[in-house]
Amino acid sequence: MTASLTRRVDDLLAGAFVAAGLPPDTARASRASRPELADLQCNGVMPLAKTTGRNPRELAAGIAALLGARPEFDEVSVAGPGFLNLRLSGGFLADCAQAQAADPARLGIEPVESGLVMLDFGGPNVAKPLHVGHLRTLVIGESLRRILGAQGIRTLSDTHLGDWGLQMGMLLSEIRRRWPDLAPGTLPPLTEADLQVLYPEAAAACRADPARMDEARAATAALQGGDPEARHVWSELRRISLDAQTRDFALLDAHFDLLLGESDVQPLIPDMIADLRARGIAIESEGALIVEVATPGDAKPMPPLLLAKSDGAALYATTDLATLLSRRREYDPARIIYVVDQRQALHFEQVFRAARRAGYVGGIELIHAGYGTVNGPDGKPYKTREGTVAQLADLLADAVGRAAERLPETPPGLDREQLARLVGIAAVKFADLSSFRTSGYIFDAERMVSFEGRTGPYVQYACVRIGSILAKAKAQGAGPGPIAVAAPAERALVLESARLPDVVASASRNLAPNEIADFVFALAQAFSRFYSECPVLAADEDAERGSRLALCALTRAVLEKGLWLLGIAVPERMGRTRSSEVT
RNA sequence: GGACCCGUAGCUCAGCUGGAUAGAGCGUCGCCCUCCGAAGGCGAAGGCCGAAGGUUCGAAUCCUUUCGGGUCCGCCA
Repeated sequence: MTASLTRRVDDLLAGAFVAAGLPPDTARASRASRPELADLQCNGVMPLAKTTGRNPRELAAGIAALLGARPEFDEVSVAGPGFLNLRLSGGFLADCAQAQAADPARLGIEPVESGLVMLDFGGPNVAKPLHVGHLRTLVIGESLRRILGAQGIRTLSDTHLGDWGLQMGMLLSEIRRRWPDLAPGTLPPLTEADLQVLYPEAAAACRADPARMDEARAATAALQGGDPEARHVWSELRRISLDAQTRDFALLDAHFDLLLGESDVQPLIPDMIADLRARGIAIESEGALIVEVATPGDAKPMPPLLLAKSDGAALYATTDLATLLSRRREYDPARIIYVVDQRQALHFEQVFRAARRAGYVGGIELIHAGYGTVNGPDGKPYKTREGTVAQLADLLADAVGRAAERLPETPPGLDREQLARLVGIAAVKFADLSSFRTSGYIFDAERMVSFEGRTGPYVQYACVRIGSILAKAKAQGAGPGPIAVAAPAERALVLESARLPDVVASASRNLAPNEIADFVFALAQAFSRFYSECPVLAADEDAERGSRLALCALTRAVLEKGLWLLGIAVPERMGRTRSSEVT
């Protein structure tokens, strides 16, 4: 594979640093903060001024003299306290673009050595519909899965269903109350929609009435004790619920290798608890069984992990601990990434600490990649007008509906519904993935499904226009030729495309899909400028047309790769909405 | 009470391993379709980066304090 543009420049810089007698650690180029002065800049000599005791401008001048003569650069100059400004030559840019285009599978993305990575995201609960909060885990989790995959890392995704515990008991006891005449172990004819009202009502009843809560606890105990009738009803509920959730996963293109849940690791719990007890790691406290996870050096208080309630029932942390045990035994991953609400940070810290204390972790790197909460305009958790939590399926349907309205005509040969889905879902995903993972955002349905400006459809649109140009060229018998880079818009386009490998590496390191979203939008913008400034099919010369067609093809490949990393697909065409045709 | 996250343009957000004149979208006001798809392009207006100290050649970025908002803190998941 060919080295990316930044890698080639970094290597040249490092060579010059060494030749000048400087350590090459800071010999790195970044995008110029002032594009009118340079394409790339290097700030690496300024920190060396102190350690070497030499004037930073003189050091920079030495580097500039070494590099300035090379064919890769048109100009290397020194500015301010010691900035190195690099102006790349058109030949070098063309060469880099050509190399990236010649590697369509990777487009310069560098493979990373890593063992198996498990991704834990989604986390739907049985009998609860997916709501807007699930959007983040699904969309971020799927994007991370693809980003790691693009680096050649093997991944396994598991949705970790919430299919156990008191919530199940509440539901079972509620059903028994409402259908008292049912034969034991049979289920009334329930649909997903029925479940969605049943559960909240059951939960409310339990909160309000201690007797109902006792019933729910008893039902939970029966289920966990292996009661066959409870088990059967439970498994049916689980199936109905999972069917509906699987449809939402499919709509969002979230892929799961495993659909395991809390229930799957229950068999491991008795032995695990016995083991922890025997080794004195689990101890009795106020009637419950706990694991102390605080360490003397802690700056913050670290409450103990609660392993079992006074009645012996297992809890959330117990299940997570057992899940970790199970994953190690079954898959022995190098890393497990939990894409779960940031509010559970303490819970994961406790689980990770307890697991380490118990020696359950081995060499696994445990990461909680938390995400911020989705809030309404008032800054509180998002609610619909009716005051209930907004369902994910409704949001997606809204976005798809708006996209459909937007299509004035159905492009021939294209499924209108499928197109609306591609565009609507792209809008939602792009909006979610644009904000930094750990910061929460204010959920605004209008904004989320808008198609103008910094949106998914904007980027898709750039791809579609490129496709249209390439198709026309083909019909005219023209095709891509050798790349030459001359016009400012061409330079900008090539520089932007060349960032893909750096952006992927960084997004992976930081587990931050928003870096990909930023990039893809910037590239689409660079293309839109190129598009308005540089005629392609109507280029003055054949060579120029061939070069620009090749730039179009490269741009589309990079855009589609970037969008794919976000989990966004690109339609072949979008409906024409020429404003001049609207009267 | 303790801990964590966040205060950046009218609004929604990037930028945070320190770098030159702080970015984008929306909204507002202009301009651009006889020309490859106007879901587009170009331009204007709009900022004491919550506040105050500190660290240094240099701070939106790091440290301390403070004000404002959010979140979490053993028998839910």
